[in-house]
Amino acid sequence: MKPTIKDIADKAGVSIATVSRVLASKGDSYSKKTGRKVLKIAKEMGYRKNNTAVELVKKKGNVIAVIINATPTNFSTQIIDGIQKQANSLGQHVIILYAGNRSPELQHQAILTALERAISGILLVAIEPDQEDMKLLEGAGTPFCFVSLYLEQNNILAVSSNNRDVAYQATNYLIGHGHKKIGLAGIDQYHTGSQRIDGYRLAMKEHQLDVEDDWIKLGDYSYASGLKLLGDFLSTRVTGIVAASDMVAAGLLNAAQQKGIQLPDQLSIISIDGTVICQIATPALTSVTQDFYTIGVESVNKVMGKKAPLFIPTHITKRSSVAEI
Amino acid sequence: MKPTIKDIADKAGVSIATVSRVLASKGDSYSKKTGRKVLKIAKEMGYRKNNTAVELVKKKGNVIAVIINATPTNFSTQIIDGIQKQANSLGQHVIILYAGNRSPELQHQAILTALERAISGILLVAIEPDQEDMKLLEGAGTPFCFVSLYLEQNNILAVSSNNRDVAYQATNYLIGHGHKKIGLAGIDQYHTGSQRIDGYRLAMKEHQLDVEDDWIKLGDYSYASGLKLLGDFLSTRVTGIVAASDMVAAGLLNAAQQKGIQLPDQLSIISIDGTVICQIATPALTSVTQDFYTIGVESVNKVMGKKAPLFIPTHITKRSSVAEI
DNA sequence: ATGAAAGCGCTAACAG
DNA sequence: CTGTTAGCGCTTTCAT
Repeated sequence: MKPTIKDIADKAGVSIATVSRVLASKGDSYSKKTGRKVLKIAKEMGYRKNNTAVELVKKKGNVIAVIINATPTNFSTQIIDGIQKQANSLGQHVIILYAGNRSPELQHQAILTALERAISGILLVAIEPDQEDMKLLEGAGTPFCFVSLYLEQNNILAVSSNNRDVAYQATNYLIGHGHKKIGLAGIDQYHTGSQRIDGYRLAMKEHQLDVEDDWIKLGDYSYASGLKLLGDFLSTRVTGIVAASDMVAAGLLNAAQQKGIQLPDQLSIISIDGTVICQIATPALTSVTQDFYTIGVESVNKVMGKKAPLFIPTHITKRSSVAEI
Repeated sequence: MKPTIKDIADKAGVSIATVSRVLASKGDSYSKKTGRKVLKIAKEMGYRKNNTAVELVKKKGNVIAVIINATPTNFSTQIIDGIQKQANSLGQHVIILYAGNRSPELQHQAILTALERAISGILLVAIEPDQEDMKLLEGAGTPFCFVSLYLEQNNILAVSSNNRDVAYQATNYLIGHGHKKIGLAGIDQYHTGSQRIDGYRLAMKEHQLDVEDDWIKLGDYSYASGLKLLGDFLSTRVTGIVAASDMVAAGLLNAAQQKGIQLPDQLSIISIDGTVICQIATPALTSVTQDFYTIGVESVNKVMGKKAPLFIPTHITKRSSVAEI
């Protein structure tokens, strides 16, 4: 079977405590000589530390659990990149738990799985928690932080773009290009969605522009959602649309082209996210670009108890999907 | 602190052994009455099983570790969906370890992390192992299976599309549409890449078509790769290209359009993967479509010791990026 | 049906 | 600098 520190200790003629110290590089609590010997033997025997045991005794692991759902969007890679990078530099490992496709059970299950082991923190990426989830999380005594989602509760950690501002910027950009009838497409009906509605309405209001009810269309951030929603906009005479994600924008755009609508001249689209999808689409999508990498980095800081901002700045990336009217 | 079985035992007036049995639903080794009482108290106290301890004593966990790298492609979601689904139905949890962007150290690190705990199996998704990795894996005694990658070694578990056949099909499709000068773009220089070259060459050979050296261009499956590679094809006079991934195809396609090349009339592209990217691109990309979900499902079966196929069938999805010549 | 006790592999006082 | 020892929370014989 796999060798343990006991095997190494026997072979090296020292106690398990010494082996433990060497393997943990505990400062100068052992002689260089013993150190070398133990290390050598450990290597020979193909020793592999059993972290399960370590965690059991330390009661705090060095792993951060990241829970993500299969959002039909594709920004998670960048967030995870940032998380991984920062976690590494803090000596933490990262494990990712997959919460399925916004399925409440799987989401619950993932949180449970995370809680059922010694973990230094939980990062919930774009997860909209239900009451059960919150109870679980708060009752566990493990720090947790929402990522790319802001619950608007001060006592709950979060790192995100400011969705209100994101939608405000996007809407203003369209207004700045002369648009007056502007739609908002593909947002969800929870926190992120309603924050974006707020920003959108605020921008419209500040320019004395009315908003008609059917200019706001809910969806799930997916390409399919965008594809479908375009049809629903046909009767509204909007000239510009703020899309809730790059995927929604791409769907909108392709559906429009299938209907023979000229882009961006007959319809302008500004997308939220700014991933590579914006370049793949034709015409390339102008976007409010989020800094997902930094969101990842700062969320690690925050969950590890360092200070970190709540909101990470965004910026507009001009491409070719918005026309002057 | 978090309650343990001891706390429950005390409160219930039974031994920890009994609590353990109840919590593990060990058949009829306890009375219904005690069962109910224990369960009730456990719930009241907000008891959460410490899986670390369970794994330590059982020496086998119920979690499958999935190692993925940030391939610039986007098929992993589907694979993971399949893995998760099947793992669940076998009573296994899934944790995902992120191996960075084909960085050898991170990849190594991820494998180590997986090995350093009690795990029932390791799934390596699109991971090209180096010698170190293989030594680690083989020395560990934990079952492992390569996913979406075939090392061509019989003793090593794998579930994948048949890359040779994939490229063969793609090339034949182009040939069937009258193309004679056909390129292969964006493949890697390892197993998957060389398997695809084989299939490509075979198809060309079977039709007495010569292959010039500069018709085969290496890359890394990314959009950027495709973008760049188009330039390299300009001098070759190929009329059709087999792209190594949807992302490469999208890059090729957009670069071509920027150069004013008419698609598909002046250049046909067939892509390998068949993800949603094929629909987002304009014109929509004809693809050899892989069944990633099934690949995920079967890889779980295989790593858990059930019998499962090595190759999962693919099929061609006709869209609009290939023209008859 | 239930309890006592022996660990799983490791760390962390506490002695020396 | 190093060894001894007492657990971490749980499962699992072995008795009863």
